[in-house]
Amino acid sequence: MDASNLPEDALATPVPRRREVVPEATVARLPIYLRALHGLADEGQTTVSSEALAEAAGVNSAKLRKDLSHLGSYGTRGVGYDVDHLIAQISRELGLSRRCSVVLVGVGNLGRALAGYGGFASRGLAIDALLDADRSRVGEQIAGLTVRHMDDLPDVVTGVSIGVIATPADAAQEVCDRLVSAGVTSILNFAPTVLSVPSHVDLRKVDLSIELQILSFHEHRKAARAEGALA
Amino acid sequence: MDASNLPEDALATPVPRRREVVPEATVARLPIYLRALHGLADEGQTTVSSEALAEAAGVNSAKLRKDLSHLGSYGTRGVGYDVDHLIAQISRELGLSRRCSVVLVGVGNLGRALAGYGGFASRGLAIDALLDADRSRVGEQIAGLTVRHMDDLPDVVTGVSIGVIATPADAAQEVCDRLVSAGVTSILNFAPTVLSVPSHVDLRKVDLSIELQILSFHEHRKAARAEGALA
DNA sequence: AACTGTGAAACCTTTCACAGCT
DNA sequence: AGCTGTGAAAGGTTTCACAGTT
Repeated sequence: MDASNLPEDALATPVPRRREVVPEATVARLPIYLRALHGLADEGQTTVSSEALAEAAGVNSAKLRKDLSHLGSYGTRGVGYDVDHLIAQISRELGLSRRCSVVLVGVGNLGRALAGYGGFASRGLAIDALLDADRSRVGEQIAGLTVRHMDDLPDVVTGVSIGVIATPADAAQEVCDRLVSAGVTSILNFAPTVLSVPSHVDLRKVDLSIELQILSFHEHRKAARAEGALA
Repeated sequence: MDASNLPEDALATPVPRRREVVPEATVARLPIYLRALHGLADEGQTTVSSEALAEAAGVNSAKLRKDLSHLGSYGTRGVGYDVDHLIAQISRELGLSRRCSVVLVGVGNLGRALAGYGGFASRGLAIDALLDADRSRVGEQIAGLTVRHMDDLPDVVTGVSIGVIATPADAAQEVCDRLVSAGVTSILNFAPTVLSVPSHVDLRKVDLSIELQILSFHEHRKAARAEGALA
């Protein structure tokens, strides 16, 4: 894809280069490990085995070890992982040490829920600004923040920022475009619609009705199997 | 795993057996195709090519065709897919024709947002009952439904049901256990915690803070890369 | 000519099983 | 003895490219 993809350089590499790449599937699990580790730390545990941590995170231990090996993380053979050290490593890898502001657009039911959602605040990331296109909502206080108008977007987005879209579907693409214009390069979309963004922008979506439909599929399949078993 | 896994039966199979299995990755995309198709149908389109539908769904066309081929879906070569027919096929596959009730537990901020979320109602699936453990909330009207007490759970869960957990993390496992006892076999968890369920129960989770942390990782990586480029 | 359906290749993820460290 | 880190195998997913159908 780019120059970083070159074969092993023949010249001497001064630093061991342990930025190995970290597969996406692993990245998606790091936050789960992090939460489990915080739980253990709160209980006063100082070390943990891959077996125990995997259990707490709901994955199998081989997967956990492989995941951690991608961060070049060092556990101690015969002992396990140092809880605090691992928390620090994963947090650094996730970029939770750098301050990273989060802007939420759309303070309807869902936006309100997200603003108040404890899980967000828990570690490192919290919502910093609330915006809405409806002027009658501007000035409202939600979860300790004052709702500002969409037009203030450029003032609000300073430095590295993540945008969260919690508007109705028909407003989502326009909001998305404005976020991108303002310099946001990571967007989390809750609106039930497909958004398009330039390739330098990371886009993730959470779609509540899709999750339900996937479960519906499994229910349906279970029902079909049960009927089959009767025959 | 079980008897359905036997090798090709030597006996004559009366029906062609086109229940091929449908990979998980495909199942997860069917709802997206379905939404895109409804959009096209609303615009009056009667047929659509894999290229156009893929575009609307935000995937590439080879993937779309492969996905649809798993349903044994027949498009017409040289023409494309019949929109209504495809809607019917995908809906059937997802089990959206069977009535399937959805029970939501926890009517805090998030539960309220989910209850009012338009996307749910859109096609086939809608929330049928709201439950909460807090008696002061019982009787409240939300999105046309009356909040009932958690103890009414057995009355509410009739036939095939999907449970949605929108409680605080520390209540989630108990609620989950009660749903399972009541006979629920598919659960969607919004609480930021790892739940354990018996193997016959399907469990999916949506974790808002995890999504943000994944984006944080990508921001972090982009920043690191930009710095590297300066050197 | 246009477009689907699908083997085969490429890629990514998970799991296994054990060498190697403490 | 106990537990991590990791090659190698197995399994799943995406992409390619084209034969086959209308």
